[in-house]
Parts: sequence; C-alpha cells; structure tokens
Amino acid sequence: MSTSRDDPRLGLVEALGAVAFAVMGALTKLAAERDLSLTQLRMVGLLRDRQLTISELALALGLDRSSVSGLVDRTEKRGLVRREPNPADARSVHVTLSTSGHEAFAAGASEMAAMLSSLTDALSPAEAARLTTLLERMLDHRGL
Amino acid sequence: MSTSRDDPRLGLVEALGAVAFAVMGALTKLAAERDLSLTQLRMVGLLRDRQLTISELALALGLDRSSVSGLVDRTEKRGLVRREPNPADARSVHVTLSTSGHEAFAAGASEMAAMLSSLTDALSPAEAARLTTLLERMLDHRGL
DNA sequence: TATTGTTATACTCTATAACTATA
DNA sequence: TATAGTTATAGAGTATAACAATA
Repeated sequence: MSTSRDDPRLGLVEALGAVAFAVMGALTKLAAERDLSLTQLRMVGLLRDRQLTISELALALGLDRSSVSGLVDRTEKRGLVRREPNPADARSVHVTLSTSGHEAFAAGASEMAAMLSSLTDALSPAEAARLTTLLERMLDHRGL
Repeated sequence: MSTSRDDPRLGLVEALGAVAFAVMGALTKLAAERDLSLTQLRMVGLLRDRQLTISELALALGLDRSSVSGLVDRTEKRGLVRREPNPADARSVHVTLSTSGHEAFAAGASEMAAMLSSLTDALSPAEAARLTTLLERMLDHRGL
C-alpha cells in the first residue's frame, strides 16, 4: 500500500486503529469492573447461545488449547462456566455458561452498549445506519 | 440504551465491536511477528515523533507507572528505546526511540496498512473517505 | 497413530505497596 | 510534603513441550 498522503485509505487505517483502541479500552474497562479479563468476557460472549469444546474455544479465541484450559479453570472457579462431559467423545468436554454466567452476559451487554454510546451518540440514526453498513461490508469482505 | 432490534445503533455497537476485534487481532499478529507485544507496539507508535517521560507514557497508555517502568526495561533491552536524563528534573527520564526503534516503526506502519487493507479494500475510495469522516466524528466527540 | 485435554514451565503484562531520590 | 521512578511481589494470560486418556 502506498504511503501517499492523499490516499483516503491511509486516514482510514489510522481512524480504524484509533476506534479499535477506543472500543477495546471501553470493553477492557467494562470487563475490569466485573473483575473479568477481556478474554474471559469474549469467552462468555461466545458461550451465550451454544456450548463449545476446549478445542473449539481455542480456535474461536485464537489461543492455544493449554491457554484455554487455564482460562476455563479460572472462569469456572468464578462460577461463570461449567465443564460437562461430552457423551459423543470421552476425551472432550463441553464448556457451558452457568446461570450466573448468563446473568453476567446480560448485564455486560447492556453496559457495553451504554459505554459505546459515548462514541455512537455523535451520529444521527441515519449516519449510524450508514456507518454500520460500511463496517459490515468491510467485515464481510474477509473472515472476521 | 434500548435493545429494540430496529434501533440502528444496536447494529453499530456490534459492528464496532467486531471491527475492533478484527483490527486488534491484525495488530497483535503484526506485533507478534516482530516479537513485540501490542503494548510495546503502541509505545513505539507514541514515541515516533516525540519523547515522553514514564509518567506521560503511563497516562497515554492507561497503565500504572510501575508497569511502564518494566515495559521500558524490556523494550530498552531489545534496543528499541532509550532512557535519557531530563535536564529540567533529575527525578524524571525521557524515553526516546532509538534508530532501530524508528526502523521498526517504519516497517510496522507499512505492514499495518497492508494487513488492514484486507478490510479497507472492500470499499471504494469515496466510501473509504465517508467512513473515515464518520469514524473521526465519533472519535472527536469524546476524548480518545 | 492421531486427537483432546491437562500439566509443568517460563515469560510478558499488569497492579499494589513500599522505597529512593529529587523537588 | 509531594512527585518521578524503581523494585518486590503476586496474579492473569499466553505459548511450548511433555503427558495421559481416548479414538
């Protein structure tokens, strides 16, 4: 990619970076308020409507299985998730959200929206819709 | 914030979150390829055109001074930054980018643009410009 | 043999608390 | 007294390597 100053995409990269840090900062703060790491928060989000094995979680989170094993240990100790046997394969476990994990997710989701509203409130509904479309186009263009 | 499904801002929050994770993932991968942490990468970026004290870095990075002290230790050991005396205050130090730190930043910046181009290439120049404007409006609306 | 998960180990990141030197 | 930075300590997060159980 060129570094020419009048390439509109250069400003985009910078703006994307700045927004990403702002969003991650808000999410990290939100997680910290509940004494959770960002990774734990992501895991809870992934498990909100399904159960996943350690390997599946590792793939989704981009982590090694051993890292996820410890992550589940700590999150299980906090009562947010549970390990359950996988009837189809005795080697594997299903990680599921506990009741208090579901509650934590529900509370966190609305707080997340509230936190990010300090960003999104800058836009009118029409602009927000246009921005959403553009962001989703970018996301669809590749994997995640 | 409402959870009504037809509120365009709800999709925005989700899209912002997804984009933030995508961008952070790309940046983390980029940093890892150079054996740097994301925090080290951020610090190098902050120092590219100025020198900052430990306290200033801590403020900019949202970290405790003691965390930054160790961070500078490790990055200094890698030869990317240097501690220099602050003539105006003997308690304080100026952290500056070394020559190889500047090289690392230059290489990283173009790689970052290339990596994010998998996202930004989905848009035409006009759309990219519009997106940039919207993102910058959001950023200006608050602090960072 | 290959896969799933765990454990042991090591390093980075981070915060809190206590400290030194300087202001 | 207050501030800048460091150190000691502790816990989370992560990866690699070696392992046990199961497929």
